[in-house]
Amino acid sequence: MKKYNNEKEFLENYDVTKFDRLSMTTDILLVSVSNKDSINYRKTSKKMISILLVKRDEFPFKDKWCLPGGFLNPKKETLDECAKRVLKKETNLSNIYLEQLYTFDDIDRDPRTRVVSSAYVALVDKNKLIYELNKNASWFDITEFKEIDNIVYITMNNNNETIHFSIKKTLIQKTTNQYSFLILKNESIAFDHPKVILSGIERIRNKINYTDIVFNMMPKYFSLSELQAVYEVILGEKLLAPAFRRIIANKVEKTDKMLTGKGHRPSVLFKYKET
Amino acid sequence: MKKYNNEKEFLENYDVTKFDRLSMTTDILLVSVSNKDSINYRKTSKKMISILLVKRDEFPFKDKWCLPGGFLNPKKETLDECAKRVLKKETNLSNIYLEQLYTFDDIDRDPRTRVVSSAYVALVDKNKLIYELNKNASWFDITEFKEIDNIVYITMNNNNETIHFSIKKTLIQKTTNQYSFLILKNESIAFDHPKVILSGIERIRNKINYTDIVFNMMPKYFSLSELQAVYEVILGEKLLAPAFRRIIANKVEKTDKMLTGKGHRPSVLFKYKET
DNA sequence: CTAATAGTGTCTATTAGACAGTATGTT
DNA sequence: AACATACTGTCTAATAGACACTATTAG
Repeated sequence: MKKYNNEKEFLENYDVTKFDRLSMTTDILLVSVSNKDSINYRKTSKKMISILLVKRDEFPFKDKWCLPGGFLNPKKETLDECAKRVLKKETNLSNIYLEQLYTFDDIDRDPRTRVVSSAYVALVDKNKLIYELNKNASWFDITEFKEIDNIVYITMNNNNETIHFSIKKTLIQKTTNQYSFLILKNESIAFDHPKVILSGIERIRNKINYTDIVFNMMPKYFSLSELQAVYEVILGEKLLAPAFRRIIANKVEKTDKMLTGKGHRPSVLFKYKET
Repeated sequence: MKKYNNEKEFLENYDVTKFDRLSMTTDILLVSVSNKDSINYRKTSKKMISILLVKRDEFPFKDKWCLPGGFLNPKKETLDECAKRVLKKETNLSNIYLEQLYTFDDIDRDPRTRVVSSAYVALVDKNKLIYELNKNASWFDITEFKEIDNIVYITMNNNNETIHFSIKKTLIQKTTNQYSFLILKNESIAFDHPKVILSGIERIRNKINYTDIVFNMMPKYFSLSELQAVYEVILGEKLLAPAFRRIIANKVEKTDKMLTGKGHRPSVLFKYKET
C-alpha cells in the first residue's frame, strides 16, 4: 500500500472505486387519518389510518403499488433532503413531520441491483393537502389490522381496490422485543414495502404514548372525542374517556369554538398546546 | 425511454450506472460498564459507561480515535452481517446484542467521497471478552457526561489518554423531541463519531426504562445493588433502593449464590429471568 | 321525547416516592 | 465495636381504572 505524508496528499490520490458502490433511496410512509362516515346521522364517523401509495408505471414491479420514494443524489443531497424532495413532489407541502424509520437493506430487495433504502415516516393531516394528488398516487385506508400468533394481517382500501398482505414476526431479541419480518402473502405491493408499512405503524404506535406525535395528524382545531378516536385507531384498543382526558389535559388548550350539527351535544374544540 | 415487454427483459437490460452510486459503512458503538475501584476497602466501586474505540493508523483521520467499523460489501452482505463481521473482528464474539441506531449521511462526513454509514449499538459485558483486544483498540470510560443549556460535554479516559468533546443539541421537532447535533469541540475523534456516541447513549438511556436492555451488559450473576448502579450511571441520576427493587423484581430471579468479602453485609446474587 | 355523544365527579385500585429501621458481613 | 452496605416494612402521594351521573343537541 502506498504511503502518504499527509491527509491532503492522501485525499488527492484517493481512488473512489476502491470499494464497491451501491445505490440508495428513501421510501416514505406518509400516514394520516380518515373518517369512515356512518349512515345514521347521529353516529360519529369511525377513524381509520390512511397511507399514501403510488402505482408504479415502470419496471420493476410495474403496476404494483409502492411507497413514494426516490433515488438519493449522492453528490449533493442528504437522505433527509431526498425525503423532503419526494414529499414535496407528492404532496406539494414542505412542512411535514418527518422521521427516519429504519434502513432496509435485504440484498435482493430490489431486482435491479443492490439498493439500500432509508425509510422515513411522515405524518400529515390529509385535509391540509389542498392540491390534487399526482395521478398515480392514492390514499389507502387501513380497514383491518390484526395480529394473531405473531402474524400480522393488513387490509387496505382506496375507492377501487382492496389490498391484503400478511407478515410473520419472529422474535430475535428477547430483551428488547426485536422482531424480524417475513412477508407471507403479498400480491399488490412492490419491493419490501409491506415491511416498511408495518414497522412504520408500529413506530407511531410506540411513540403515541410518550410523545405528542399524534398532533401532526390532527387539524388545528379538534374535539377531545376525535382525538381519542385517533389514539384508539392507532393503539388498536378502546380507551376510557375520563382517563384519556386527564392524560392529555396538559397537552391541549380549550378554544371558544364549538362543533355543532351532530345530533347530540356539541363538543368544545381544542388545539395543541405548544409549551 | 426504451419500452420493455416484461420485467425479465427490463432487468436483463438494466444499466446499473443509471444512478450515481456511493459507498456504505457500518460503525459500531460497543458499550459496556466498568468499575472504578475505590481506595477504601469497604466502599463499593462506582460504575462507568465504557465504549470501545480504535486508533486509526491510516488516512483519513490518521492517529485519531474512531468507532470500529467497516465498508459494506454490496454484493453479498447485509448491514447487519457487516456489523457482526466488524464485531467479531474486534471482540472475537458472535452473540452480542446489536441494534441499528441511525443512518448518518452528512455529505462531507467522510473526506474521501460520499460515504453513508448505518450506525449500530452493541452491548456486552466486557469481562466476557476472554481474548485480548486488537492492538489499536481500547476501552474508554466515560468519566463525565453532562448537559447544560442543550450542550452536552463528554469526557472519556483509557489508561493513557483523556478525550473531550462537546455537542450542541438543537430542537427540530417539538412534538417528538427530535434534536439535531452539531459538534462544537472535538480534537480526538474521527468522522462524525461524536454524534454517534451521543445518540447511542441516549438510545440506551431511553430503552433502559421500558425494556430489559440492561441485562446485555450484566454478567450472568449480579447483585441488585450492582444492577441499580448500572441503571444509575446510564440514567445519570440516583434511584431509591426500595422502589428500584420493586420495579425490577419480576425481571430477575434469586439464586443461592452470595457475594461476600466486601466489608459489609453480603448480597444475594440474582440472574436475569427469561420468561 | 329519543338517541346519541359530551363531559364530569368520585370511588377504588395500583403504583411510585420517601424514610426509617433491621441485618450482616470485614477489619 | 465501627463502618458500610444489604434489604425490608410501612406510610404517604400520585396516578390509573371504572362507573355512574349530568348536559346538550338534532330530529
